Amino acid sequence: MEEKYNFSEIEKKWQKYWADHDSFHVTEDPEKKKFYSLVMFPYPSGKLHMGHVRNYSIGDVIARFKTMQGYNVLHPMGFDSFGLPAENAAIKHGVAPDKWTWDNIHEMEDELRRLGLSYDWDREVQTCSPDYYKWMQWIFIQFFNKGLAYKKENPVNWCPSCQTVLANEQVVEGCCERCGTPVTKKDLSQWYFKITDYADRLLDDLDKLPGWPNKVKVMQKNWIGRSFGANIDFKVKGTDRSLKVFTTRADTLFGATYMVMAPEHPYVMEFVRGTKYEKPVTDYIEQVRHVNDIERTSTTREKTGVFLGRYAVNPVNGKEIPIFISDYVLMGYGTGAIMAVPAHDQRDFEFAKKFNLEIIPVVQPKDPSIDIHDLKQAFVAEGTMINSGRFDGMNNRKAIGEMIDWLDEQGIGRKTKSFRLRDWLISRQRYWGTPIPMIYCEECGWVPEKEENLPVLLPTDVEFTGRGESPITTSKSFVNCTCPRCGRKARREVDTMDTFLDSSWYYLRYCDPKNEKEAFSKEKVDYWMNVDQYIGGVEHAILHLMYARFFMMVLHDLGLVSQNEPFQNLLTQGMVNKADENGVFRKMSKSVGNVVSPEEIMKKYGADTARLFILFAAPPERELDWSDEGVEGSFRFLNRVWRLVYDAVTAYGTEEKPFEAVSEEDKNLNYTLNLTIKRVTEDVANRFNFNTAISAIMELVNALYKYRSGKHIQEGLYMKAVNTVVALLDPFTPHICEEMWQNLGHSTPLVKTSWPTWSEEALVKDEQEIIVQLNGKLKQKLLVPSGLSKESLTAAVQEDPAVKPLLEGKTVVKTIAVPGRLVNFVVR
RNA sequence: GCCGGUGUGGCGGAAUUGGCAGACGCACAGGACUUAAAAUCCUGCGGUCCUUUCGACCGUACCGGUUCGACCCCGGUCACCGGCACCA
Repeated sequence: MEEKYNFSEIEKKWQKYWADHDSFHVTEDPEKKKFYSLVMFPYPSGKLHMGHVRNYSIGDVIARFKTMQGYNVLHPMGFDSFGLPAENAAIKHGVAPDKWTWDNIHEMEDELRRLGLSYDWDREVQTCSPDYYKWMQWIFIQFFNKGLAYKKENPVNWCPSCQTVLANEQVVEGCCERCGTPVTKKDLSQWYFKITDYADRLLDDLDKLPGWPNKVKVMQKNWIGRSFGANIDFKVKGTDRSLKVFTTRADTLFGATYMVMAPEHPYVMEFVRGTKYEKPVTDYIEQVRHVNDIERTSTTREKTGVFLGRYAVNPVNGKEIPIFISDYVLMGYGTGAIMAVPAHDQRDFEFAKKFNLEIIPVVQPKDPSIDIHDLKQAFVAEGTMINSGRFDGMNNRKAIGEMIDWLDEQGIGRKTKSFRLRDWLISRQRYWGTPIPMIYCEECGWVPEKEENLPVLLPTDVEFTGRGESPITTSKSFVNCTCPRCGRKARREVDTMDTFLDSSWYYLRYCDPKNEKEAFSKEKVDYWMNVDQYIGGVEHAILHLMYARFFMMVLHDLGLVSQNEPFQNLLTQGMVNKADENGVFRKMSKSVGNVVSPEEIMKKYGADTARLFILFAAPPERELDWSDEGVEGSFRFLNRVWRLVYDAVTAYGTEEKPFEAVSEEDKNLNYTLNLTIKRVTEDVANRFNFNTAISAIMELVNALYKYRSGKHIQEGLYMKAVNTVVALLDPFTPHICEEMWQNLGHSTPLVKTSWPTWSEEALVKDEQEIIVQLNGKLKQKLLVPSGLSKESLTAAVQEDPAVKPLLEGKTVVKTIAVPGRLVNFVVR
């Protein structure tokens, strides 16, 4: 064995060994319990960053640990390799997106290998590969055939910088999620997925995911945003129309004093056509079109609106109330029209004040200091019904249900629910994505490409200008085709799919990555799914994690998979931060200039040190503060372990020897050894607390240094403990451990070795430390024989010469004894 | 505004079921080894008080409560982080 820890040679050696021996290749084996450990696959931007290293190190510990525990572990890796940056590189530097992407993939594969991650590379999946996107297209067609994909003209979110549409989920605070440019509205005909059909299920089934962080479930819940309420019809005077509104506050119906429609509401022009109101209304609509979403949704903005010259009739009291349009009412939520109750809704209150509209209170506050006839703001809390006919005197919360029942009986309203979630806009005006396999025929409308013609390949004869429509329109070969149904001349769809579709089912393809006949075999998916542990950044809490759940539900309904949910357990790892020049910890980013490159760290200390530091510095869910000194410390620890093994092998050789723990030191070491195995096993298996698992191993190493400096050393025990340190450390720092393991005389590598087990017997000590408290305050620590009952423990403690003086002259009122822990005397 | 989370030494963080607060590591200080330095090994390291020892008191954001006993449970307050937000 080398005296010096030569990490770079060792890491190369074992990476080659694992690759040559296909150490991580797995196949379905019904005899073994399976475990599917999955990390969110990366976009091939070119280089790994520390966030990746953290993500994949966590996944690797779990995979290696489960493997050692005897599970058949699926641990795959791939690339989410369609997307905008490849295309931007083409526009800027004239490189083909295809070449740019594959070069990056190869570079990142190398980097991942150098981290020593235990992936089954035979299962690698790249979403930009025709083998993959062929089945993406096939799945799209199944969605279409099931009526879950449709094309529709709508005002959509448009990013003027990316020159493409965005899904609602990709608009963050009115700006493009990717580039931060304010999003504008554009009327375009686009493909949608009917995710709203699954809104209830996506929401309700969250309760079936106890292995997900509550935080993520709450975020999805908020995003889906289900409200229960009622639809109520208001007749519009002088027309045949009824205006349908949605409300969660049916109790306030008697207080409705006007109505508001969204400017985009289809009835608006019909109501004003040919009247003197037509001009101001069209002017207002035009004006609203130019307000972007950030402004339009600002709560501080003053209310605007226009009277339509029409009146509606309140169905409960026959009151005629004026109808307005205003941009504070959104076409996309509820029915696009509201009944306004200014006394009890803040937005309506502000509008009513500005336009001098009537305010009728219908809920009496309990707080007598509120003057209901001179409100400074809307009263929205609980109270008693007034001015509401037969409902007067009732608690208003209770009145909601009663009112809805009554409206239902009268045929003017019905119980309903409304969602914040909108249908998923999935087409993109970009090149580098999966072509939507649809064909437009004048006769037949939208027709899917025939299955035998899949994949619809991306054309290569395109120009990248960065302007206007999808670059695919510049292809001469792509657009013109014949209708798969009637054979007439037809046009191919030039839009591509949102890349979030690609990542919504990749975990299924990993189960059967080379299948040329199907997207995946149901049998194989049944064996491997669900993902037992999914690991990734919390930034995907809504987008990816909700889309993937949606896909799984649809594929289930299509009979293609048995499971309803893809990810059994979810771990959202925290960000990697580093101090900026002012010493403030912030997310590592180029703009802040606090990036540490994994490459650099690996070169200086090796992959094992990088992994160890990242796993030790913080529990996985928490943010991790990068510290150069901390990395040093991790490197120091590995050197310390190396020296321990080197000295041990040099002194005692590699032969296994029997032992008996005789001396106090032997017993202590044997106890610490077994306790460490237990702690590490439980920390890794049950809690993912890798930081405490590692600190337990450090304690054992410290104990070994202490033990070996003693006079009498039991070789067998000592060597067993040294071997155990190496095995326990393996999931965290696999290269150095394999090397030390080999040097400890093992011919089977750790990758094929079982996880150490502990003996409960060794954890029973002859004597236990008991703390003695007076009125709950620690006074003494005593050693007493193990296994004493409450009574004998109390007696033993009371008689102890160190305790007696404490109790002298005091009256013991009560004694609490907890065997194995403490005795507390309550004294006066 | 609504919802969720966090708050422990100089720093990252432990304390698994209400039972020794500060494990482990970093930083720092001292010692050993060395001509010297680095590396390594060992020791100390929440605060106040006491000359020291022995020890006493205070201490887990803040105020209060439950309990023999509270970082942990309950009520309230503050600060920070995250999500949603003119969603009817």
